[in-house]
Amino acid sequence: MFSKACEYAIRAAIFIASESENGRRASLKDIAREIDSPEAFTAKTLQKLSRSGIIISTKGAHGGFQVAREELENIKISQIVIAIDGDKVYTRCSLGLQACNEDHPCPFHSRFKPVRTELKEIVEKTSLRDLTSGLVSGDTFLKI
Amino acid sequence: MFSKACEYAIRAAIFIASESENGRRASLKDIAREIDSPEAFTAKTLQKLSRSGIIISTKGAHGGFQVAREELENIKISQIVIAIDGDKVYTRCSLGLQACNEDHPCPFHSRFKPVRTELKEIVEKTSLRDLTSGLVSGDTFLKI
DNA sequence: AAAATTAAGGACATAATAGTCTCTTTTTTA
DNA sequence: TAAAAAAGAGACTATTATGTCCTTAATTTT
Repeated sequence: MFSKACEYAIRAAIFIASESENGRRASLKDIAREIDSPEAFTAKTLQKLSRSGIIISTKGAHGGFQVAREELENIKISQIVIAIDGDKVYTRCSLGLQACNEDHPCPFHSRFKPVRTELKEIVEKTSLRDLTSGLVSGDTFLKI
Repeated sequence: MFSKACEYAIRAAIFIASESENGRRASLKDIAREIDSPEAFTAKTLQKLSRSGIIISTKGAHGGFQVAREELENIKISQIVIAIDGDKVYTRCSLGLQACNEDHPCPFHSRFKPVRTELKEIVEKTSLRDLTSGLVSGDTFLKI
């Protein structure tokens, strides 16, 4: 569904957001530990999130990553997905046809469409706040 | 979503089914041409479908592939997906956690679940007949 | 029986994804 | 100002997915 990089990006963003809520920056090392991901690889995807303006990075001692804006409800998961994987999750034909669309549909098109639409809506509707709250309350987890 | 191999497998199965309906076997060459897929690679996935008992292969002149049973409505797309990709499409955690479940959910678990469930239901409900009929009537396409 | 046709199987090749390593840059702290 | 702490960047490696090639086996046709 999502690439590994995207999975790490979402998990990292949730952790960064929870730290930002407490006025703390999250260092790469902390992030990799808390989401149980390979450090160097995670660094790459965080750079992409940073270039996309979703998070802000600060170098030097006590540097690290923080969310780019205070309002976590305005950062949608879709922004992360688009930044890392692009829009292919929503747009790609389920049977791999190049030019599958309403006028030239693959046999599975009409049946698959609702699934894709639902995924798109949920990802666009869900904010970073929605996902951090469960983490903070201890109801959800970022690793294992 | 599905692997390339699985996409080819579903498209191939639809073509094979449409040929079987007319009492014809589909040769690998015909299949690869009609679904616009790499011949040798497609051969591999057809072998898997054959070993899974979804299609039957016959060697020699006028050999080829045909569906294993007459009742196309009893062959579900889920069988093809399971045969090629396994059940990970339905079961894998959207954020990549090993042990994500109701008791130990990732932050996205509850939101993602309906998407996964809908996909599973649709794939389990849709039969090879459902998908061949549109092809035969010229309303849907297997390539480009 | 020989030749032709077709799938099966295994070894190999290529591409995409995932992941690592090392050096550089920026910032803070001593 | 020097050292330490952190991210940035690029080259490199590893793994997996995708795809090809060649030989073999089975079947049919001549």
